[in-house]
Amino acid sequence: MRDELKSNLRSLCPVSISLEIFGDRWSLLIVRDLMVRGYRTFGEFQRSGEGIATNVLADRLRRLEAAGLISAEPDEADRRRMNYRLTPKGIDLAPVLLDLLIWGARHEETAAPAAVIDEMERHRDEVLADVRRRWEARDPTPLLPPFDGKPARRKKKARA
Amino acid sequence: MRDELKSNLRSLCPVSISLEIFGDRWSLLIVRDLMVRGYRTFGEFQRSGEGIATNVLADRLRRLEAAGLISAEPDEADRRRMNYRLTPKGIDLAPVLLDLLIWGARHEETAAPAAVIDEMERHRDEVLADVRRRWEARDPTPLLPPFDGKPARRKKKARA
DNA sequence: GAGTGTTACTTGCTTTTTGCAAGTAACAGG
DNA sequence: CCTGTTACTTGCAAAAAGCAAGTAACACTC
Repeated sequence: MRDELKSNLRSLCPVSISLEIFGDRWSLLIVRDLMVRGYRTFGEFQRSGEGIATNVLADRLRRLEAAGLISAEPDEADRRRMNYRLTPKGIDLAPVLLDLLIWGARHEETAAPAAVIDEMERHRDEVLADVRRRWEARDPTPLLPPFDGKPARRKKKARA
Repeated sequence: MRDELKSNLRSLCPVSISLEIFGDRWSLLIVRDLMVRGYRTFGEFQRSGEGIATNVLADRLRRLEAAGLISAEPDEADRRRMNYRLTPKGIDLAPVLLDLLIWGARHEETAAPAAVIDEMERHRDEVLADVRRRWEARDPTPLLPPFDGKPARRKKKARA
């Protein structure tokens, strides 16, 4: 972490510091896309279902790179395209993501089938090892089908 | 989760839904205080080191309660005081918190001694079982010493 | 039981962050 | 060259966060 950030630290508690880096609604979704969906480009993140604004996406990519969680390099074949990738520090977030996935699936109504979650919970270590293997191999095949099924269209407020 | 929130969901991905509930800089710090420090009151959260503003704290407590992660009831002995407590849904966040702790301690400069973290990582299941046992027993003894040591005093920007 | 201190908030205001719509520079493909 | 893509930026409005002060309800002391 750079000095600029360091000087603004709230405390030295690891949880607090972690949250200062990716404690927002979007950062971990980008990490999720990189980790389990095999996404790598700006456009893919943008179209990944939750509807992040392009300026916020650009900002998050900058921050994640500054914090050393992702790396960015221009595509060899197509020079317009940037390829983002998790760093070792970034892939180490796999346990956090997995726990988040399990918690959400257990306690909220989601599109994740209970059977799949049970399976992942039972074989936690294998799942994590698999995630890491895929990352090392640069395997872009999605690990999980996107649990999307975006609901109709959210509105600010239901009209009277 | 209540209908109001439900209607604003970005997607049905469990990770996304989890982040909508506690994906911000403060919510999980409150959970941490409840889970490992044995804090229960507004004042304790407020003084817990990171300097949350009172209006934001009040808001987060409301949201966490609305989401079913914590419960609130007035203290028997002192009727001014509210006692907050994790619900079963809230204590189920223990794995997330633990992974966050481990990640932060591994990858950032924190006040957590490496030896303690190694120990926790090695005995992950025991630590989680212990957390749950303490929660069930309503044991308010801190599980960990606050990894605080708040750095001097953060400034907006270093002056010229 | 009057006075003082606590506790858990709220209120009002400023600053920062987010969200949204549009625009643009660099490149690719035909 | 012309058109479409990709990865952004810009400008502005709305929402959220931060800050300082205030307050209602209770507790504690004398």
